[in-house]
Amino acid sequence: MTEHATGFVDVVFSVPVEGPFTYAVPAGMTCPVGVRVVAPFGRRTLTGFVVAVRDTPSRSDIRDIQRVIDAIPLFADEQIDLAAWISRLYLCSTGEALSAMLPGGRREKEPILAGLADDPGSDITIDLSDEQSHAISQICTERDGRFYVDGVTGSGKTEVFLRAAEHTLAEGRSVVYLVPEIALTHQLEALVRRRFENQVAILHSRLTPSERLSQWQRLRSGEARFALGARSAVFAPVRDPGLFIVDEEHEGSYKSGSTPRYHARQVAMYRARRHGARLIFGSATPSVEAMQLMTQGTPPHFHRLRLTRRLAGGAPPAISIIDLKDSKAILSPQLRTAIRETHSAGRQTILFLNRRGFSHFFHCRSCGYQMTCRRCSVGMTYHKSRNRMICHYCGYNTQPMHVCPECGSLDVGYGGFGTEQVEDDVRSHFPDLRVARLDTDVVAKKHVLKEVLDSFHAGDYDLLLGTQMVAKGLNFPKVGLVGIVLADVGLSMPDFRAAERTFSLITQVAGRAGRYLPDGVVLVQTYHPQHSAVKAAVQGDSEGWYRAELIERKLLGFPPFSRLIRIVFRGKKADKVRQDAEAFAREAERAVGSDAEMLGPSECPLSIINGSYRRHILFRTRTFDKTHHRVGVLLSNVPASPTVYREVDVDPVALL
DNA sequence: AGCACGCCGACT
DNA sequence: GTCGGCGTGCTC
Repeated sequence: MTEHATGFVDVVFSVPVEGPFTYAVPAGMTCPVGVRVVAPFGRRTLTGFVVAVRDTPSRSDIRDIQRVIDAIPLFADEQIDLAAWISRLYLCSTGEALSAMLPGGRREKEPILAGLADDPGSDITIDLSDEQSHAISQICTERDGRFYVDGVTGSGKTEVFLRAAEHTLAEGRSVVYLVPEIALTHQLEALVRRRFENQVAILHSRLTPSERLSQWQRLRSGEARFALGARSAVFAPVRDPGLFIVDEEHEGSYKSGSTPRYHARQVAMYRARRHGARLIFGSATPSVEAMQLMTQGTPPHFHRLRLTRRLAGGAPPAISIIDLKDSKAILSPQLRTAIRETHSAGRQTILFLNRRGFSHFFHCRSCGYQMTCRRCSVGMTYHKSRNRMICHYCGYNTQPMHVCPECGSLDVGYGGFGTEQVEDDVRSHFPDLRVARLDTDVVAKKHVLKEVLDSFHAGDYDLLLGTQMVAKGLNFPKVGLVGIVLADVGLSMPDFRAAERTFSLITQVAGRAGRYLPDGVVLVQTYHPQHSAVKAAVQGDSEGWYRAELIERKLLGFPPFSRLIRIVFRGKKADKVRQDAEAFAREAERAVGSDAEMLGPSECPLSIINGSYRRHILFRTRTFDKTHHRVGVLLSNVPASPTVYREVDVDPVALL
């Protein structure tokens, strides 16, 4: 260290080792808590974050800070405390947590359009409905309550949020408003800007690093007191937070897909509690966990505020189920007839294909039956190379069926379809229709999504076909028919939330489709017309479905009646990955004991990504704190091979 | 996560 | 004899 150090600082880095590391501050350098610095770290030079200032060094072999990056600190004490909490809960280093908080500080891989975008509605000043007024007054009378605005599409949730925000700003406190990435539309942004003008800071994924930084600093300085953004905006450094809003609470995109795998919903709950701020969740299809929080008596309890009526009036669209059991074709005769009639009436059709990851599955072609693991009750996945059915939770595997146990049919096998096949089918049946297809392959080219949607809106196409991203067209005025091509696709996923996602998807699609079209028609094709998720969604029986699903979850011991911790092992060398996973499991078996159930190690459902082999271990526990602590200890004590990466996922939402 | 050190196999 | 595999350990 230099002879004339003026003091010492504790620094953390975005590496998976917990610090902090103490450095000397050379004379003439100002290095307060919260700034970024460049410092020598091992044989490397890294950017780190100053988390504390001290008078005396912790040891003798101290090195110098090379450079201070920020003139004004980026992080206040609150963010540093928050990072410490993140690192404890999500089992990462404080430096990794701080790095994730800084938007753009670390690039995150975003799943392209994983959900449905909501339309914030127009900005014409309309009188509030009784339900809206009631919700707003409930929210505003408590300074720190927790609320769930449970409302159908078009019932005016956004207006409730914005009134609550106005009230909070008037108290002199700040607002953080989270939406899923896809919901952060230009319309919502414009609406919020018109209402709150220069108090707003918007945290986009497409801002340049310097733009992000300037929005961040506007919030830190108190110049802006309303932060609007997606997942990482939950860390917005607002002054005196008084309200956190999590819109479309059920969306999986609130869970980060890379270290630290934080859940913005959980972070919002933590910050709201810590600051005595109000917390509002909103969705037309609350997550099962959230429903449990609303209906149970024990804290943290959420006050449920229901918006049952559509402001624009009009009945929900007519939804019908089409049983695919006896249909050999992807497009059933009923759906074909409906497409033809819709076209004759001068209307447009949207075909929605819920194809997420798995387009092929092993099932009975007569009745749609699929095998599920007897132990975990999740869909089993067919492995062609081994000709086995495998459970990706516990590794249990068995022979594929030859005879359907449900209906006795011999017509069982491996098959499925994707958007391309549906497109071919549509074109061959309707050569005269102008057809557009939208899926991730097509949309890889930028602007294609907007162009296709604009053309469809203008009437240049008769039929739009695609995955989730067609959702934005659902409430276009000329759309007269929405067909969900195969509602079951989600059900075949090896995931205990498969039914929940299916229920939510059908409900959301139907809700949006009917928004401007009381005479619209929604047709749901399925092999499982009797499945509770499909049936309840089509009948609009949310209450019944949540009740039944909660009973099911309790029976099987899945969240919210237990909590999960997942560890993924990945690497190019299959045998190393396997060895590491198994070695870890052996240690874990002993350490975790009877406090948790260990499932696996088994192959991940996506067993190879990018040439990396993937295996995982799943811990399921009712005594989270104990298990979580023990897993944390194991992670620091059981070494990983250098070629094997371990990813920890606390409270995972997807187990792919 | 990187990066270096250190110890065993087959090659100019 | 050396180049290079990867197991192990450390980073103020």
